[in-house]
Amino acid sequence: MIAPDNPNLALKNYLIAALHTDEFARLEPLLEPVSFKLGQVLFESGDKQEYAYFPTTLIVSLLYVMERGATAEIGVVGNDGIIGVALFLGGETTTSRAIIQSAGAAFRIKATDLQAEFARGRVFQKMLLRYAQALLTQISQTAVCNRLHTVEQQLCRWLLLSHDRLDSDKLVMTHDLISNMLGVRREGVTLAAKKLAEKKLIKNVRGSITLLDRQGLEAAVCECYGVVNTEYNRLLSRGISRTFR
Amino acid sequence: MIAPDNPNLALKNYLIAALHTDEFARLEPLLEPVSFKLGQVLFESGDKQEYAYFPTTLIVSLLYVMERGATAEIGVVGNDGIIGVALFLGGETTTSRAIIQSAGAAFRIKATDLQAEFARGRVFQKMLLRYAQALLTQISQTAVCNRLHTVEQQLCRWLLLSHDRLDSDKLVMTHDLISNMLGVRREGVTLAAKKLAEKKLIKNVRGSITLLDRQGLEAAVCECYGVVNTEYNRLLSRGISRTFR
DNA sequence: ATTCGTGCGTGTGTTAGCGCACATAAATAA
DNA sequence: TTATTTATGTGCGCTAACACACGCACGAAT
Repeated sequence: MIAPDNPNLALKNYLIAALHTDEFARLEPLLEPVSFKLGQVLFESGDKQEYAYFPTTLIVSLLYVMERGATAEIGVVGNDGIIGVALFLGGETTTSRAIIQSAGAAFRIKATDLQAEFARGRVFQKMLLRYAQALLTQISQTAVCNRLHTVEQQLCRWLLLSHDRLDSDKLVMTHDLISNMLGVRREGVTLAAKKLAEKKLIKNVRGSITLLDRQGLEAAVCECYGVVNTEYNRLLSRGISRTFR
Repeated sequence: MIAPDNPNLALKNYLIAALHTDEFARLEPLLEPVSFKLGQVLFESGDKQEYAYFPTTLIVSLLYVMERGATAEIGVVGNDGIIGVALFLGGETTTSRAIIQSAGAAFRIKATDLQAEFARGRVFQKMLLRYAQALLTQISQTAVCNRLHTVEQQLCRWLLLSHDRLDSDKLVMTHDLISNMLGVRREGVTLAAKKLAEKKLIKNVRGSITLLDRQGLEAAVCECYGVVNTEYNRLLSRGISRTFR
């Protein structure tokens, strides 16, 4: 059994795992294990980001919060990526909130340490930049999906994106929380979830959704999911989907 | 009068203008003046991008095209930016089409030349990375706006974003083309444009829309426009809006 | 065992935007 | 001038999603 603070756990994060040996050796002592609960906020819109996070088991939602309080998710990050692209893109802050969508663990690194290693170039820089493009693609597709697809399709997409970043088939998540992510009404999520449950694709129980038929979901989802998935695989040269890899 | 192929015209592009003297001296001979008409395609989704483009007077729309042919704009680029972020982010291609939204001129640079100068670091790299974040913010806000706002609000946003990148108050653009950008019906644009015209904010004539009251439009637009604008100013340290700078 | 908070199901009425179908009008070509 | 294309205005029925309002059920706490 690996100790819970063993830095080799960091290899569960694909960006870390892709590093060259010398890069990993240099970064390893700078990585600090952290864990978060559902709903915790890593940083708010406009916050100076002191740390970047490499998720291993947790999932983070990048959420935009309107002046009136309405919210909409613009992207989701798990062990496929990093929270804090603004740190190496140069902006230091973003207009979105980073909030824990699924409890779990990550490794954090000081902003200055991240920037120093990024400046060395090499694989680390390359992977971070490619990840930035992957995220850009995901956000673009979110924009398109918001415009053109139904709540049911978007729920499928959201469930699959989350599932890809989890070890479990059970997503601990209320309809209300999902509605905040999708930027729709809670009733809309309930209705869409009910339809998916009737098709035996998921099981709805109080406080969680369990995926029963991944293939069925992939058949029901809009093309947006596949486009993002394919692009992640292309850009990051590995699979995040159990079926697409 | 500056000759039309005078590379100093390139300084009309804010990214070029921000370079240090030695960087500009190195880039200048690599920049080639080009001009495009409305509707021309710089590259399709998935195309290997041979050139990056620094617009001076033209505007480019980044458009996603669905399998069924429906389209939605994910972002707009003018003399504030560069077409081809995938070249320095490392992906080489993107999932969107780059199409001329307003005819005009630009300077292009070979992909390999761009990458070589990017690799040198310094101001060029810094500006490109910051621009990537600005674009990311714009796309994020497009996603949010698509989810939460009305066609009329989005049309305001779109008109202002276009106007910011033009010298003229007249946008040569049919309702049909705008509808492709916004991902809505042509009739929806006609209706929204009519409402704005009734409020004396714009003038609708066949084939073009003229902005009559910019302040009025800024009062009518959703917060999305201001958020993007403020972030562009912050990240790129200069104004693109006539009112916000 | 009862109470209470939270999560979910459901109904009613409203509205924004869609698809379709034309009518009109302005530009362009013949 | 006349004909033809292209852009815009408008009407009608339809649907997805909205806002609001409950009722119910599960589960934890007393």
